[in-house]
Amino acid sequence: MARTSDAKERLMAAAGELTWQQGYNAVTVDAICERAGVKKGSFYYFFKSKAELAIAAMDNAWQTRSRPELDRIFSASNPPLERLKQYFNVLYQKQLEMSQTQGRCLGCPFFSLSMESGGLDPEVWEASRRYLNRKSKYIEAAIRDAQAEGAVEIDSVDEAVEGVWTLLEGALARSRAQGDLDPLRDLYDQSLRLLGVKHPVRET
Amino acid sequence: MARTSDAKERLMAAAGELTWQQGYNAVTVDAICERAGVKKGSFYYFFKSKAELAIAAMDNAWQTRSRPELDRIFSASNPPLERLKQYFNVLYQKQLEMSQTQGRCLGCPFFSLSMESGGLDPEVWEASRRYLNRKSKYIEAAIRDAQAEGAVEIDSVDEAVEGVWTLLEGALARSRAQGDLDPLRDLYDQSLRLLGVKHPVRET
DNA sequence: CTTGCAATTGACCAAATGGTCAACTATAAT
DNA sequence: ATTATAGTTGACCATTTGGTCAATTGCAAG
Repeated sequence: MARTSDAKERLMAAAGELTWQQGYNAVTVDAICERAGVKKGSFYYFFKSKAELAIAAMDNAWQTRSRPELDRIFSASNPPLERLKQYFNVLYQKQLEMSQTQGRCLGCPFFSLSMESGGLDPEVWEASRRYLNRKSKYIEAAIRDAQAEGAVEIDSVDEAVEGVWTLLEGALARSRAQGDLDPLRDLYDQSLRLLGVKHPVRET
Repeated sequence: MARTSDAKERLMAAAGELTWQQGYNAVTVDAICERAGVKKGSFYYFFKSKAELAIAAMDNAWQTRSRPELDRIFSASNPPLERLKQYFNVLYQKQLEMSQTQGRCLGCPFFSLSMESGGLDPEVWEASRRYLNRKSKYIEAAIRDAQAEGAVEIDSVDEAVEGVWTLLEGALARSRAQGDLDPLRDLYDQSLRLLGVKHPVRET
């Protein structure tokens, strides 16, 4: 019944971008406000702290970006291994685009934040881990389905998930850490090895 | 020809520990000084900036800890795959000890710093990447030797190194990010899969 | 057209930040 | 013992930090 605005959304977007680029601790409230075109007073009208904003920004990114994309790619109507292949391709394309747009690729925002916030801010840490965990569920489902189809040869689903998940987040993290896309290149082939898929059918 | 002291060493040690625990941006010069038992004036007598100290601390850690340990474990007198196995075991033990001592495990200091400093401080970033690169050379040599012995079944050494290296740093990063040691547990078995070693000999 | 309230503003704050400096002190070598 | 100098000190600084607040503004519904 009064004034409305999208300042809150702009703040979450700005916080998401800046944190992704520079890390949580390197980003200041002032910088977020400036980027969002919002005065600091308004910031603290919408959020009670920088940490709360970071959490809200993660939730926002998950709801509006990550989740829909994952639901699309990991649709049960896709063959399980096809999901992985497609996902890795999308990842590569996105990070490639980011390299061109921003000059470097930034990896997985949840993972970076989780690494940084460990032992500093328990609430931010917990939140980042929650979204990582949700993300890993898609990998898990795909591998489980693949096994049900007999498409993979593994001793244990959990162990296989652990391996592919490490490979995936590791490759994203490395691509950020060393500033190039190489680690993302062979993700699918490496995963197939972990999953015990005989001689990844090389098209001739 | 005058007073000597180990203040410089104490500063590097303090910076190393604090940065490993809390991250580069979260650590303040004051905190480093307090931990080292050194006044800020002395800090800037030995180092011209926080960044320079961070770099010196990395070099110090590499020379005095990482390098000797890697040289020992990756000795050419060890069979190549044995080197990997031993290294992964040592990693696990160290991170386990850290969990007990510090309440959580901290992963690889060079990798964490590399992720955080990307795009912020070019010199710190470059330094952290240099030490990561040196570390990866040990993995590369082991895999190359393994292939020369016919102990692995891989298409390309480079590709295999990429995979194992991603798995290794990924597992360390994840163990920090999520705060438990699970990712480090199956590192060797997963690596053997990537290296195409048939059915890791399960002792009965 | 009023009025109630969501949203905005900018001035303000205490604390913390990275960094400086001139003066001082202890000691190793002569 | 003197001296040259490596090392130490603590006061000081400008800036930035996260955060507060009372006053104000604009809009949507009655």
